[in-house]
Amino acid sequence: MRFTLTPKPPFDFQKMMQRLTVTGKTHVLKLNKQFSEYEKIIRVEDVSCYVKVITRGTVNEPLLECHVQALNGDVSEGKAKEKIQQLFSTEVDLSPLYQQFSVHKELANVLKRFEGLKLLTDSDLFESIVKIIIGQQVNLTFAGTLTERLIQRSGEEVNVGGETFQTFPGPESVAKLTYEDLRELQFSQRKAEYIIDLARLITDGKLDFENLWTMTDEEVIETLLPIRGIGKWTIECLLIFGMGRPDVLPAADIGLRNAIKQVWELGMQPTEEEVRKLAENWRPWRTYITYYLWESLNQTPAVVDHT
DNA sequence: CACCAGGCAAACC
DNA sequence: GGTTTGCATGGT
Repeated sequence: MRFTLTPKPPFDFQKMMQRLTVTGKTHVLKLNKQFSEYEKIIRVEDVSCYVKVITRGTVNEPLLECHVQALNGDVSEGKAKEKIQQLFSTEVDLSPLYQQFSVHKELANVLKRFEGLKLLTDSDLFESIVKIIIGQQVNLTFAGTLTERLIQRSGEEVNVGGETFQTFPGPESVAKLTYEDLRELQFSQRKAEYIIDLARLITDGKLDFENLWTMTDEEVIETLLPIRGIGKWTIECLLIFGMGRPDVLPAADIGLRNAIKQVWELGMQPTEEEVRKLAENWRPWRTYITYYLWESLNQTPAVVDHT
C-alpha cells in the first residue's frame, strides 16, 4: 500500500536521518546517500512489513511518501499509518518548545541549530532495549560494533524485490543463544546474561512489552526496574528512543552532564541533582532538550580559546 | 599506560 | 538508607 503523511512542522527529515550515521552504523536501517529515504523491515501487529518512507516536502511544509508491504500477513492502512506516525513523531508540534526558549541564554542557540529535529524512535521495544543495554557504560562506537555483531549472529535476512534486508533478532532468536555465544562476540558476561535472560522472560510469557504502551512513564519504570540489568537510565532511554515520550530526563547520564558542562560553560560536570534542578523549567520538553544537548556533543563546534 | 565511556548489581557500611 | 566496588573492553 502507499499513502502520504503530513507531519506537523517544523520537521527536518534529513537531520533526523543524518544523526543515525554518527557512529558509522545504521544497523538494520537502510538510508540513501541524500538522507531522503528510509527503508526497514518493521513489525506491525506481529506482521513483518517492508517500510519505505521518502521525504517529498520541506522543513516547513513536510510531506512523507510511505510504502508498506506486508510480508507474512495482512496489515490495515490505519495501523500502518499509526506506526509510522509514532516512528517519525509526526504529530509532535515543536513550535511551543522553540517559542518557550527563544531567548534562553544557553538553550536558544542549541535549539536553533537542530530546529526541526524530531525523535526517530526504534520500531520495536525489544530492539530498542537491547541496543540500550549494549550501550550501558561503553562508548557509542563499541556499542555499535556489538549491536552489529548481534544482528549478524541472530538476525534474519529478508528478500524484498530482489534486495536483501537484515532484521534485528526478535526475543525468540535471542532466547536460543547461550551466554557463551555472546561472550564470543565480546559481550561481557553480565551483558550476555542481561540480554538473553530478558529475551527468555519475554518468550516465557512473563513480560509483555506491548503493555508498556498503555502505561505512564512512572508505571513503565516501576514495571521494568525489577528486571536484572535494567536500571533507571536504561528505562529512561527506552522511554525516549523506544517510545518517544516527550518529558523524560536522564539526569544522571554522563553525556547529558558533559553537554551541560559545555553549553553552560561550567568548570565541571553538574551532579544528577544539579541537572534535575537546572532542568526543572524544561518541562514539558525535557526529552527534546536532552536530545538536542546530546546532539550538540556529536557535532562539537570548534572550541574558541579566548586566552 | 592511563583514563574515559549516553551503567548496573552486589557488597558493604 | 546511602556509598563503594567490580565488571569488561574499545577508543583516545
